[in-house]
Amino acid sequence: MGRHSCCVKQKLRKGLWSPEEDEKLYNHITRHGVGCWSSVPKLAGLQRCGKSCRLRWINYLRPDLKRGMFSSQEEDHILSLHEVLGNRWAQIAAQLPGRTDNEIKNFWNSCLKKKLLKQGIDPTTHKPIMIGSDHDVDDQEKKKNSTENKANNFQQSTFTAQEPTFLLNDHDNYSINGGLLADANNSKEIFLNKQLVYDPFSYFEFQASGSDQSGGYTSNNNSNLIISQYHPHHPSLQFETNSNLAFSFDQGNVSGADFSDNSAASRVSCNFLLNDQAATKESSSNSTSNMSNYSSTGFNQMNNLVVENAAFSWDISDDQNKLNSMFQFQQVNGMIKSEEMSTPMSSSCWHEEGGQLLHSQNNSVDFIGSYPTLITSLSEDLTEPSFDHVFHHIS
DNA sequence: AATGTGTGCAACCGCCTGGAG
DNA sequence: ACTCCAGGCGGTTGCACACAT
Repeated sequence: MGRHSCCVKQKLRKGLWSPEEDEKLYNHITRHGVGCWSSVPKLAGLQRCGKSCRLRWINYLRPDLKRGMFSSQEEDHILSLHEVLGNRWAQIAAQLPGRTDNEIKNFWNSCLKKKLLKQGIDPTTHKPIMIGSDHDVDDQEKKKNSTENKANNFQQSTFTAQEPTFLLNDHDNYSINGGLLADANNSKEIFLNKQLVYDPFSYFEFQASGSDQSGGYTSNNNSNLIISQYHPHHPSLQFETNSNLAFSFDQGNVSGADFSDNSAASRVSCNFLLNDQAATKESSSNSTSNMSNYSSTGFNQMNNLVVENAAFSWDISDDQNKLNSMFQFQQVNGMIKSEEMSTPMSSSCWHEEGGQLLHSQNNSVDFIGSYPTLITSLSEDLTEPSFDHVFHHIS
């Protein structure tokens, strides 16, 4: 026998609310506010438990509730949010003014789920449901061949395969960004970072020390670029470091790509500025990444992160150093790889050698070619809206 | 008209979390 | 450190209604 509910224990009323009960609850809340829900029934003269009152108020009586059908915009929004958040109805409802989690949950279960299934889309993954027809097999074979062709471009690759735990979402609500970490021993990490973009309270600030950046991403042996994330809803995700070089972005300009599917025609664009130490001082406050505030006094990089067809490139240009290099990230055989394609005047490349990722200086005038590197994911927690992907290498 | 079936929605149930004592 | 309790959440249930047979 299961636990008795509070209503059973206290012999309270259950079931549908009568208009009289609604009136009592509404009058009480509008006059006195909510306060403590457990005391509301008594004060309002209701034979209900506090939980029941709370639910009735939130889902039905609250004056700011939007009634009626969901608009097509709301429907699209719910689909988008569900793709990112899953069945986190309360979080979804928080993005839809006037709608309750219960309402959205019901709408999803009764309409949207069926609609997606009709379209051949898995409502859980939001990806096409694969059916084992000949046609589908052909398509998969093509994808496989395409993947292998990509892999062949990485002729110097000797890395060992790992399970692809790396996942980037191709929805606009996610952003992806990356950077370089390096300690005093010049041990470096490149990270990719993912976060929900639409959350107005969440943003990142990346910082690093060192004033001698030239070529590549950073070539300063003492550079120390670390991440700070500010997210009041997820305080555990906050971390800050001693660093100086700012690396921040405007949330409205970033989104993500899905590497879990080679055929995904996902696309992302991301613009951000790298600034030198002097500029960073101006931007070290917790401002919301207004890029125009980031003046540059020496080193200034405009980066474009572009994702298309499950690959993205990362352009770095530096007017003063005549640097223009591009990183490409692709999923190949279930792994995410990066390569740097440097134009003349570029001075640094990442490459993989003997199972380790190496950074080398390169002054070749010609196009360098590709230097495959393996990105591994250190951690991913899909239950959290943000996580990091890091690969280590030594230069 | 009676009965069966499907659907949408309001409400409940049980679990989890965080704060107070 | 522990217990208790309120509030929040997602999953589930059950009722009312519409429609089909």
